[in-house]
Amino acid sequence: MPMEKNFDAAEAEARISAMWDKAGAFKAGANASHAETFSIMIPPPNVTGNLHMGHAFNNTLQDILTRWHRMRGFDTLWQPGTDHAGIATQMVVERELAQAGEPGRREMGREAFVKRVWQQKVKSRGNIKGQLERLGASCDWSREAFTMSGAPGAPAGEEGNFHDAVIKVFVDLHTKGLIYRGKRLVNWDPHFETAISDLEVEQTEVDGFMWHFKYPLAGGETYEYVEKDEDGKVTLRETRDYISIATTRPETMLGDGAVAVHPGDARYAAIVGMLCEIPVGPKQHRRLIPIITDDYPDPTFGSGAVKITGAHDFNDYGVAKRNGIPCYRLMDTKAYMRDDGAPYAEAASLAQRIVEGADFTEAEIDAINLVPDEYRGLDRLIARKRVVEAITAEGLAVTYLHKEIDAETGAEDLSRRPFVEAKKIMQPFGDRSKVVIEPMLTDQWFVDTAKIVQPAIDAVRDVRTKILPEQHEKVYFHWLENIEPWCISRQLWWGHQIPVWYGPKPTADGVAAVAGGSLHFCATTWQDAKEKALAHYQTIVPGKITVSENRDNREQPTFGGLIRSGDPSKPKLQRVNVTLFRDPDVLDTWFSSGLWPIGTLGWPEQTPELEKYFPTDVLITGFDIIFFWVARMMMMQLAVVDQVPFHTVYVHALVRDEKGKKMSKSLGNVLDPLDLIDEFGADAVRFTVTAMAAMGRDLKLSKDRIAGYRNFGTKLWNATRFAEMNGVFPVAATPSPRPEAPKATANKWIIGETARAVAETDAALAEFRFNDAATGLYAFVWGRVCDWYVEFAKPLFDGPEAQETRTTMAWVLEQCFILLHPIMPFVTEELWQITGTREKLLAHVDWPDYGIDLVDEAAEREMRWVISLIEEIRSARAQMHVPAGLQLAMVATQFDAPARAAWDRNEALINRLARIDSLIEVKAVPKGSITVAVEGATFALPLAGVIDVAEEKSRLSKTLEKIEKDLNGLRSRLNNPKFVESAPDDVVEDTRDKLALADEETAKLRAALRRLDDIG
RNA sequence: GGGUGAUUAGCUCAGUGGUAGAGCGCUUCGUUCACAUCGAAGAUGUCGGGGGUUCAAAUCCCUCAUCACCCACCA
Repeated sequence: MPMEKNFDAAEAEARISAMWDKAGAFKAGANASHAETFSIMIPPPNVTGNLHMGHAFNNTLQDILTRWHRMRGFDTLWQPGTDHAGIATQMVVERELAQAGEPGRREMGREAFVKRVWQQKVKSRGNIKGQLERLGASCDWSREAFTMSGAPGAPAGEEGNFHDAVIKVFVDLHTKGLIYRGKRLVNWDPHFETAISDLEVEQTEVDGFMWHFKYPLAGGETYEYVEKDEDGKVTLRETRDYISIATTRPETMLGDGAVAVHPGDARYAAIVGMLCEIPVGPKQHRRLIPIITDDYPDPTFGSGAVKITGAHDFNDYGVAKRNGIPCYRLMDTKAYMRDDGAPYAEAASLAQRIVEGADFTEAEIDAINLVPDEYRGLDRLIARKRVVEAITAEGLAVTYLHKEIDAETGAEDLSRRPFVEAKKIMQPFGDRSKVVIEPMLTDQWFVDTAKIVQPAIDAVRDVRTKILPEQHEKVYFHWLENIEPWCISRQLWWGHQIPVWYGPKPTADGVAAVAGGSLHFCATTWQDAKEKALAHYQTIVPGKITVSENRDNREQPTFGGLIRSGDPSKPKLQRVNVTLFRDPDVLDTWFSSGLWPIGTLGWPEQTPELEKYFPTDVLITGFDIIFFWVARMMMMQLAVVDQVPFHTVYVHALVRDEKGKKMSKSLGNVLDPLDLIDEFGADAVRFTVTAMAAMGRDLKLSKDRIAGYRNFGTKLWNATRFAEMNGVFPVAATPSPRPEAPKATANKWIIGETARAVAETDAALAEFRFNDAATGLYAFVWGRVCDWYVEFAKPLFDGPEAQETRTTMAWVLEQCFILLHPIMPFVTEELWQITGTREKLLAHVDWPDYGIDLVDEAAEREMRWVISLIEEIRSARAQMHVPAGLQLAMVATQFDAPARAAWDRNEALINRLARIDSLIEVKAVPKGSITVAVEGATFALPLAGVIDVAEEKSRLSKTLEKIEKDLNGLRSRLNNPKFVESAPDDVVEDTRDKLALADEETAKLRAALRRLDDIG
């Protein structure tokens, strides 16, 4: 059956995908012919997600490497899977609940909600897979992994032990003291009501204000305030009874614990140690706070004095910690001003006692609510506005003199106005919620990254892991060398629940039921936690504690028993019941995806796959998750199994729209890869991103470019169709054997060109130069095979070398299918299948390795000569407006032996492609002819009466001019003794050759011009 | 404030020391049998500015300009 005129991608891709799938073509180890392995882990897409262009790009590159290695006989694994993506998924499900008008998360309760998210996950499980299959990704789907597989509550079909791996790592790191719980200032997302890590915060510049307020000195004290300029000249001297403070967040003044100045700041030296009053809140309860010194304040900025609100600012927190200043939490989990019913007056007096030196525990300080009644329950921003209004009304805002001249009377009016600066401020936003992040003092779990970071740094320094392009190594090092503790607890429901159980701490006089539990037991199961707790309690209160099941929740065991308490001399037995409860928080998603390389291979079990495919070879990922994911995988794999997770990290850039804008839903410039695949076919989309994948550069995607590469597929299709029409296909043997000792130069030449293409493709892929591989193959297939070899074959098919030409063409085209297959798997597989009865899938055909022995240099030289002759004739004809269809007779006026031999061997080719019908040798150039000069020969096309002499003259002059320009350059270089002396020999040689050639040509052109003068 | 990258044909971009390339677009010509999603021919660049190193610079160094991104606590 003759081939269709075009490849029908829409029809064929699904069929081919199904064929690969049915054959199990991509299973780990499929087509392995030697023991060497190649493994690559997909960066797991979010389970709720859709494939976007970044995924299409990323997965195309992974697929190219995977297919290439599989064809080369490696034991290959491309591990697919998805990430549970805690915040993102919880957000999606909550939004869907809201849209459907169903009860929200909190109304549903945790168990029901998590069940609902699992349903969502199962529903969308096929989504990502289907999208990747449409792209042609050759993942081993039988091994599909999920970062929460095997977690409690997982439905049937979601078995697996990823959860076990995560829990085990948490427990192990905790046991080693690498994970700890602490009350620290963290980034708090008021929308999701959870802590997030530093990396999940985006700093954005917004318009804000800086207010300047007066904090009056306690007891009406005054001091001499002196300001000097750079030269030490006094610019201001006044008596003040206050200290001036600048702030962008007046609402946090309610939680101030101190005012800090720089120790070297002479302006304030006299008042350091004194108390000042926070100028807000009920007058009778105004709080006094100390003026302290710390290196943090910058004397040249603002007034040089900084209010210290340890619970709501990262810098202030540091100052507070260093100086023993209490941190008062002012807001609730939604970032509204605390409204808990506790009386303000009492809180203010407690705070005052702390200033006076009273000792309070952190928990006690945390319980103090210093928000006055009128601000309670307000949004941060509203509270800010009210505070500013109140202070201003009271006259405690710093003011400046404003001069106004009355237009009518000309009277000067001097008034004081509040000093408020409009200011660009960097404000933190949640990367998911997009709401303003509030620093909050909460209890969280942290990984002590400082203790596990060094191996991750060393591994890249020692090149056990190579990061490409190299510029990213610097970024990697910089981040790791300045690493902060990693907050891994999230107050969410969708995720791995933290394997820690809390229990109250028994004291000598019984059990102190401390809120939150003051003892914690970290264990992989509640049973283990129970044992640990029991053992611990028994040490403290020997022999008196027993354990009993908790009827309400067996996973929260209750301990009961008689405890000796009271005065040891008169002991009293007291009955107590203690219930262990599990930490409700879940782990940061990246904690589990950080274990992706080993987790997907079955760790902690020592599976054969773990043995074989770990460490993996390559990780291909975007630069945006180097910190989130790459660095953490490095740290965690090294900490857990003491090996690097991958040998090479290839970091690719961003896919942007054609204007260079980042694709985003809000801009509406998102190109959906599936739409593009529908329109142009997967191969075209793949080839496009591959051709644009220059290392480290963003790529701007335009449809024109994709259409161009779609045409490339069509071109290959039609070259094959031509071959088929000429009896080249179908072939009997598969793959087609390489023709032995062909006679036609064109056949020898294309075999060499093919060998070069193989070598270049291999070299490019080995160095991750995907764009070079793609553009090199494009140039080979279109520029050499289609443009020239197919054209050469036409006359050869009518000649004595017809059979060897068929053999050669079958071989060459099959090599094209093979070489292009990693980039364009569908069209090549289809061509492979329809051009013969194939035993193997193209996806499993052996990748060639010919070396350059197949290159026949003489044939190469000869074909270059033939091609340049044809081009010269065509060019001359076109410029002289010779009708394209007109067959011409040609004369040779000069013809050396090698040129003559080349002509003789390729006469049929040249005649056909240049539309020449005869060649005779003459001594004299016929009148009215155009000249064609090539190496070793000069030809003329007699066109008396047809050509315009003036036009031919100008054509020749133009050509001559160009060559002479080159010639001069070459000559001056060779005339420079230093050049001949210093330049490498081959460069000098090359230059000499070029000069000789140019000399020859100019001579011929000059001669031709002279002849035109004669007749003209 | 620190860091990284970019600046090459009308557009989008390749090009790590030997006198500039591709795709798209543009101009002219061409449908007899692989392909009009095509073919043939053609035009277009002091490689951001300035300086330096070198026999030789788009390429290496310095500097300036513009743009982009990343990191960072200036109240």
